[in-house]
Amino acid sequence: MPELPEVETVVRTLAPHLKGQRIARAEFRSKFVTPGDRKALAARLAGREIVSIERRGKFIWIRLDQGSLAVHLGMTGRLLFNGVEGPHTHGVFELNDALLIYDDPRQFGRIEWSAGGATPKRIAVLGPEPLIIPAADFIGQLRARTTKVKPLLLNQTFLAGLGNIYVDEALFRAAIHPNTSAKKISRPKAQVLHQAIVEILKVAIDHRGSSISDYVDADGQRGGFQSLHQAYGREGEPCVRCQTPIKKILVAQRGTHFCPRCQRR
DNA sequence: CTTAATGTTCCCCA
DNA sequence: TTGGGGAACATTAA
Repeated sequence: MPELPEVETVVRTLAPHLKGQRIARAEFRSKFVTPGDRKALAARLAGREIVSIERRGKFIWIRLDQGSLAVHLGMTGRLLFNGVEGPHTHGVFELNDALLIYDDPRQFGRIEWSAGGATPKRIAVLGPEPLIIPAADFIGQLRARTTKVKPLLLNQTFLAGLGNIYVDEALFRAAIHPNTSAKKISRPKAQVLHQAIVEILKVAIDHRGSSISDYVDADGQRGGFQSLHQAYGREGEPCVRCQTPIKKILVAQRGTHFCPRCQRR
């Protein structure tokens, strides 16, 4: 569910609720979501104050008065403020006067603790933020790589935050075939791609992300950007530019949507 | 019953 | 060393 715009929306909806809250008690129930000693993690969190919450790539970084939590929502993770516990609730945070629930049917998400003020390792290894990296840097780094452009944009150590939906959307808008070798993309084309990524992410954030199946923000509200998708999930439907049916192929084991006429290799 | 799903990581091979 | 392919993780829905 969660790529950069969705995670950003979760953080924005969660931040005002968590400000100044203290974790009275915590409980974790999944060995996948919370690897290691779950009881020890819960004990460590009891009594901690939430200092800040921010997004980095697809991670939610919650800083505490001692240590911090790195939360990744995986495919189906949800952080729900005053949510109701269900069969897929794997994390419970009892706050001063509220309940924060972590739900995740597939359990691909992770909640991990880091000591002190250190940046959690998983966050430290991330590539630049798409909305911050200067175009010139992006262009140079893109053209230095030999990989196909789609898997490269999905690589979080290259660029942090894009997932399957927004890569397909960005490549569609930049009219680049997903199998194009990154180094073969011309400078002007790379510039267009950078611009497309920035525009897509900004508009998607404005629309509170894409709700494909079950994504909701921390207040349980769905996003609206899915109705503005031009490639993702539009297999067989006419291209908005040339009416050619959108094609779906497999690239790097991911379903990939593109216009065979607008996006040529 | 089979397949695919917003993600990441790890192993194997070229 | 780099990159690609495939599998794995767990669950649900079509």
